[in-house]
Amino acid sequence: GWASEGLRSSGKNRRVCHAAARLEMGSLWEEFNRLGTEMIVTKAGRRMFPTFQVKLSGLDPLADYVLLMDFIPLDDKRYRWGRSYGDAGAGEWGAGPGSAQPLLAPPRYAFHSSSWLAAGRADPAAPGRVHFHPDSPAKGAQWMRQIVSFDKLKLTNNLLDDNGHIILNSMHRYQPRFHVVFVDPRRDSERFAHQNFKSFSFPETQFMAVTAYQNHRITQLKIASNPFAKGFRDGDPEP
Amino acid sequence: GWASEGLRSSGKNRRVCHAAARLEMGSLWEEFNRLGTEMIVTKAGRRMFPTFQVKLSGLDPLADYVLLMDFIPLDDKRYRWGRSYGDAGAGEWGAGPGSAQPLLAPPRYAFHSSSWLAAGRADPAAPGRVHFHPDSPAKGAQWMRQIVSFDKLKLTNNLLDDNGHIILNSMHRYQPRFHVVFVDPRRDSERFAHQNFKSFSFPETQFMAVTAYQNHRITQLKIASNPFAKGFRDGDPEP
DNA sequence: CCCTTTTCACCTAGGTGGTAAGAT
DNA sequence: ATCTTACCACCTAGGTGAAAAGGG
Repeated sequence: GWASEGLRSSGKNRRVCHAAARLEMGSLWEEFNRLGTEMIVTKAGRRMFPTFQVKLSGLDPLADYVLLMDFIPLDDKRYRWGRSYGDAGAGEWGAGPGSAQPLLAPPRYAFHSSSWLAAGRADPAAPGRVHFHPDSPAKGAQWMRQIVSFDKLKLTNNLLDDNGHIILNSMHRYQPRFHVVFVDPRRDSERFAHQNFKSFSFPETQFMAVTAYQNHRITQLKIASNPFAKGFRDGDPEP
Repeated sequence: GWASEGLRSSGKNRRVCHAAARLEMGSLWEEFNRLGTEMIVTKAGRRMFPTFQVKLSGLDPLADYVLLMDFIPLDDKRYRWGRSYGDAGAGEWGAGPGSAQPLLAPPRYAFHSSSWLAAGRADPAAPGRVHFHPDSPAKGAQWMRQIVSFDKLKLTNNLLDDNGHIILNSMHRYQPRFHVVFVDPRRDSERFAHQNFKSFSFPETQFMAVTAYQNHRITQLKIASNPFAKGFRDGDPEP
């Protein structure tokens, strides 16, 4: 998967304008996305699985960069998991108007007859935080040397969190974003800030924040693919 | 414990000349040192215990620094652990002339009648490596914010090690050294390199490199004080 | 004989979803 | 009813010295 980079291509600093990011574990992300990815949020903070990892290219090997992530609401709805009341329609995945955004459309999958249903307007947005990759800042050469992994990033639903974790509303949908920021050594570099970064969004990484898994197929795929959940695997081992 | 800083006090850059380092866990280091500290070296690399940790002060909060460690031979001897052959003298701890260096003198302790005995000239010196603290480079403010811990540093006796570990000769004595290096942003800053660092040696951290512990009292103190060795503790717990 | 290597049980430290109880 | 929390057994990952085996 290659990320959409937004519409503006004008006026970027040459240290970031050629930057490119390839999502790692793309097929796993797509497998989750087809079912409707769910990510657990807890008071103490929970890692994402799959982990957000990218392979970078096109950076200036000798320049300094900061790498970071943030999470933007995909819509202004809150959701619930369950059976729709009447017949088809009325807000469930892919039914209403406005669902004609191919890459952002919710998954069509439903477990037995349960599915994600819109359930009113979004709650007030949580404090918008960012997560800096802990190796930041580092040279372009260092970032491009190997896969960059955001495995220290944790998601929480605690609005008062003071561990620096990403705060999300449960039962709301989010799109992870990844940003490459050139550390401009010039004085008053703030005035060029808008030119010095490049952002990437991978649609297959969007997810629903939950406090407990709703879709059993998501649970089973997490158990099957996350090494830390091996204790819940049933039968035949497949490497 | 405060470190000796070498004899030269002239011509240091103002970004390092006020730097100070206090050794953490000083009483534990001294307890080991009284018995004659031993550190295990293995082919794969072994951590030090106690871990080398310092609290820094006197740095420029806004300047960049690199922190690193190296290990210098304390003498040109190789040692063995055992009973001396004849009567007192002939090379054991504190017996010969030249042992009049108060801070570098070997410990007087002997287990039953065993002790460390000089056993000839040192083996050829191992490749002199340094260990950069993995957070390097970082601002002075960041380094001074909390204790700086070198818990990722590993010691090996494998001369061909390619994991970047510190290579030492077993049965030889070493003095850990700690260096604060100001990252000079000036062009051709190499020419000022000798002014841009400050070094610290804590005599209580000197040790004998071994492949297996020789002094049983060292073994018992390691077991009593290293959390990872809790499985070997016998009786009463003392916090 | 002295030193080194390998393997092992036993820890620390922390990431999983299940489960039952709690909250609204 | 629906969502959240706290606790738990069960993992991964890796740091301990003991003991036995290996090597010069």
